[in-house]
Amino acid sequence: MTPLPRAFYARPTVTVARALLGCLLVHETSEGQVVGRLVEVEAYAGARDPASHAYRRTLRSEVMWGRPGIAYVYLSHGIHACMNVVTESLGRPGAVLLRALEPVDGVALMQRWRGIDALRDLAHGPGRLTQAMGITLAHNRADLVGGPLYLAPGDRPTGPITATPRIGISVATDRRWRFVIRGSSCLSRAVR
DNA sequence: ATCTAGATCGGCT
DNA sequence: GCCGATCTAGATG
Repeated sequence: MTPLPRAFYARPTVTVARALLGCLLVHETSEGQVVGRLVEVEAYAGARDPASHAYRRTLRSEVMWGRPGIAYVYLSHGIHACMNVVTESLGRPGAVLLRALEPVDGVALMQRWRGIDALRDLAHGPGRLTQAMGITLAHNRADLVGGPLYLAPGDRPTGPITATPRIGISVATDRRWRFVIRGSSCLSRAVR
């Protein structure tokens, strides 16, 4: 499979978020390959988006100013790793949070890593997604162009793309920057 | 030096 | 639906 080129990521964050739906997240590990199709993402911008970690430029959020096409992985609630892909041109902050995917390949591996069997429960949520895909904090700043962890073109959404407010935030809740493939059985939450 | 809220999850009611 | 787990970045004194 061919990784998405860096130019794919070097665009406005919301544009990248929508374009990521249906794409394949691939991780080639020593234990085998795992692949999932993205069905839910959220866009996080910079200085004008108070819900974004890049609302303040700090040690943790600095990566969001980095090269488009690298990973931003952070620890949520002391427990869960959450994965973003960095967007916009170098020096402009932005990232897309990967919230849910449909298992495509390496399902047995995902089931082992997650400790459960049900397909629709393997990666429906940002913390579950990283666990199912074998992604850890060690992948922070990993380059998604030319490494063992990458995104590749996938089947375009068969259903309509729906935009909703982002989940789990307390500010900027009026922005509809969560994008889902409506009708997927693997969403972290049903729509509307 | 200390405090607190957090882009969550799983179990229980 | 509610709650506890678990921990750290970032803010404040």
